Amino acid sequence: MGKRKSDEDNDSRASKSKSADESNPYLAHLNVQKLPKMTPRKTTAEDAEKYEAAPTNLFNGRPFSQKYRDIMVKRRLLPVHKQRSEFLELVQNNQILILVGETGSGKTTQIPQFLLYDDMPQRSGMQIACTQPRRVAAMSVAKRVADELDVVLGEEVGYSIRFEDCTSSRTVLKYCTDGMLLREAMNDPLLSRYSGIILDEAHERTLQTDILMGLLKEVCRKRSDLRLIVMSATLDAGKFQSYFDDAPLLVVPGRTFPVDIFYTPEPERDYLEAAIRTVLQIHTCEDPGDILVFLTGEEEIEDACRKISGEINHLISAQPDHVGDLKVVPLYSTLPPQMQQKIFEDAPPPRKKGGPPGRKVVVSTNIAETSLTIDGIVYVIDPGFSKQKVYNPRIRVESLLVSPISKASAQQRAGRAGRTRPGKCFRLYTEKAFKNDLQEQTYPEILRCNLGSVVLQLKKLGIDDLVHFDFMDAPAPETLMRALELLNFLGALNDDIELTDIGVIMAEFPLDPQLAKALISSPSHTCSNEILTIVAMLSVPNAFIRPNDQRKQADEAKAQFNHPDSDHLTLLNAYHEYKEHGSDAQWCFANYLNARTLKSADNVREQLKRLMERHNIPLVSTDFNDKQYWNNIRHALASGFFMQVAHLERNGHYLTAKDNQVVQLHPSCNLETKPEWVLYNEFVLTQKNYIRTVSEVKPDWLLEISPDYYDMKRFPDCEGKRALERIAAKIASKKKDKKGK
DNA sequence: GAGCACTGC
Repeated sequence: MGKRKSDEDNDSRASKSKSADESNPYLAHLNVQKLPKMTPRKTTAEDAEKYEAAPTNLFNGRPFSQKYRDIMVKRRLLPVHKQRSEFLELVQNNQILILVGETGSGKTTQIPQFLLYDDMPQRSGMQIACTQPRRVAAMSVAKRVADELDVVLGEEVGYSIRFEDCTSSRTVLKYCTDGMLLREAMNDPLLSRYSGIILDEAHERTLQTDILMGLLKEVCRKRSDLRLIVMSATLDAGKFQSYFDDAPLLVVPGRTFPVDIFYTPEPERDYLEAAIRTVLQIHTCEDPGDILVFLTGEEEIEDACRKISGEINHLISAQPDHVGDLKVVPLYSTLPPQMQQKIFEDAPPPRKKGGPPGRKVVVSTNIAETSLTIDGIVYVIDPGFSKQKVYNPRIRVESLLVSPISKASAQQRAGRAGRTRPGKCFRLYTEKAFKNDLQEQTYPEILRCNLGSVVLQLKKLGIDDLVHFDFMDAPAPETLMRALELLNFLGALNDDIELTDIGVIMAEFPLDPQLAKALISSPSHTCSNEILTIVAMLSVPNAFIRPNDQRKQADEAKAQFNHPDSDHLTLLNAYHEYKEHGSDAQWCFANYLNARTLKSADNVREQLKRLMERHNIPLVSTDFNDKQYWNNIRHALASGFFMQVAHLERNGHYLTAKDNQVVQLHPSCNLETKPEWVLYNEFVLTQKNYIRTVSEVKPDWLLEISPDYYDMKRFPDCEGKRALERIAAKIASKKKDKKGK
C-alpha cells in the first residue's frame, strides 16, 4: 500500500500542489508546473501525452529511461494512436464501448494504457483488467506493456494466470486469462476492484469470454462507475453492439500487407492431395517465401509431411538445377516444444551459389490460426476444413468432427500470409462455395459443448434463472437441461435448481463436476490423497507416450504400472513411480512417460490440494496393505462417475447404463478381464463408440450412491437393469433379515 | 487394436 500512497502524492503534486516540490531540491527536475491538471475520466489525449513525455513516470515516480523514449517513438506510429482522442471521448461518454481492430493496430497494448491515463485507478486503489484467451498472450503482452510504461513487470503492470500471479499491491494494469477473471468473479460477483475491464479477442468467442460478456453486461447495470471495452478482430461488430444495447463502435485500421486470394475453379475431391500438389506448385513456380498449410490433425499432418518430402526428393533428383530444397515442418499442439521450435528456423539456403532458393513449409493445425504466429509466411494453403468439437445432448457425448471452416476463419488464415510482406492465399474450394456454403462465423464454443461446468459456475456467480440468462448466443435448451440434470444427480443442485452446500464447494474446484464430486466424496472412502492424484492425472493430457516406431517398447513400459482392473489405478501407479524416482525427466523418457505432462499434473495436484485444505476436506489414505485399499478408490470414483457406467451384455458388448449405447473398451485400456460393470472417464466417438479410461465397479455401489439415477422405475429395460434388480432384491432381503433378528 | 482441433480455471 505504501507505493500506492506515493502515486497519489505524485499525482496531486503534479496536478495541484506546488509548495512541496518547490521546497524539495530533489524534485526540482520534475518541472511539475508545466503538467496539466488531470481529473479521472476527463483526460485529453494531449494531456496524457504530456505526462508520457514528462521527466518522471506518473506511476512510480522514477525518471523515464532512454529505452522508454525509444519505444514511445514506435508507439506513436501505431494506427490506434491516431484515434486516442476519439477513443477517450467515446469512453468518457459511454459505459460500454466496442472496439474493432485488425492485426497490427496496437489495440491490445495501447488501449489499456489509454484507459489507464484516463481512469487513473491508482487514485482509488482500483485496477484495470485486460483479458486474453491464452496464458502466453497474457504474459507476453504484460511484459511488453510494462516496458512501454517503464515499470517493472509484476509491479504497476502485471499478469495473472493459473499457477502464477505476477501482480502486487501496486498493480494498476493487469493482463489475465479470461478464465482467471471469471474465477475472481465467483468470489466478487461485482468485480469491485476494477474500474475498467477490457475483454480482448472477443471474436474468438471462447466459453469464458461468452460467460464474462453475459456477466459483465449485468455488472454494468449495477455499477455505473465501471467501464467495459469489448475488443474484437473481425467486422462482426454489429452483433457485439446490439448485444450491448447499441454500444458505440470504434474501428481501428490494421497494419498488414495485402493478400491475393485464389480459388480453385472446380471443387477438389481430395483436399489432402490438392494441398500437396499446391505446395509443389508454389515451390517450383513462385517467388521465394515460406508456405503455411492448414490441415486438420496430427495424423493427417504427419502423412502430408511424408508425402511432400517424398515428392520433393523426386523433383530435386529429376531437376537439381531448377528445384531448391524444401524444409517440411509439422505443427500441432501435442508436438514436443523443441519440435515446435522448428517452425521458427530459417528456410534452407540454395544448394549452390546462384541455384534455386530453398523454402520452408509449415503443415499445421488451427494452432497457427490464432495461437502461434510464424513470421516470413508469404503463401497460405487453405483446404477449408478443421476439426471442431460438437456436443450431442441426446447421448451426452462430445466428439471431434472434421467440418468446413467459417468465412471469418478463412479470412484469418489468409491474413497469415500478409504479416511481413504482400502474400498469396490459395483456397482449395471454389469462390462460389466460399460465398454460399461457408457460414459467416464459427459457432461459438458455448453452442458446441457440454455445459456441466459452465452451469455450475453460473450458479456460483449468482445467476438464478439460467434459462433466461442473457447469453450472446443461447445454448440449446436440451444442452442446458442435460447440465442441470447432471448437477442435480451429483447433488450440486437441489430440485429447485438451487446450489447445495456441496455444489458451492464443487464450483470452487477447476474441474469437471464429476471429478469435483469424486474428489469431495473421497475422504468418506478414506482415499482423498489417491483420488487427488487420479483427478490431477485426468486433468492433463495423456502422460503415456507411444511413438509409432516403438509401440511395443512403449506398451511394455506402461505394463509396469498396470493395475488389472482399473485404468485409473494405472494412472495412480504411474504418478507414484514418477514421484518415487524424484520426478526425474530421464527416468520418464526411459519409461515412455511425458515428463512435462507429469510436471503439470503435479502442479494441478498442488493447486487442488490447497483448495481442499481451504475447504477443510481432509487428506487421508487407507493403509496400502488393507484389502480395501483399491476398492475404496474405485468406490470414490463411482461417487462422481455413476452416470458413466457400462454393463457387459451376454453378446460381449458393453451397453451404457440408461442411454443404452453400444460401446467398446478403447484399445488403450489395460484391463485384464472384461468386468461386468465398468465406469468410464470418457466416451470417445470415432470410427466406433469407445469408452476410455475404465475401472471395474461393483453394482451395489451404484445403487447406494445414487438411488435416484438407478431408480428401476425409470430405467430402460436391458440386461443391466435385470442384474441391478436382482442385486437390489438381495440387498432388501438382507436388510429385512437384519431387522428380523 | 486406435487416436489426440485448440484453449482455460
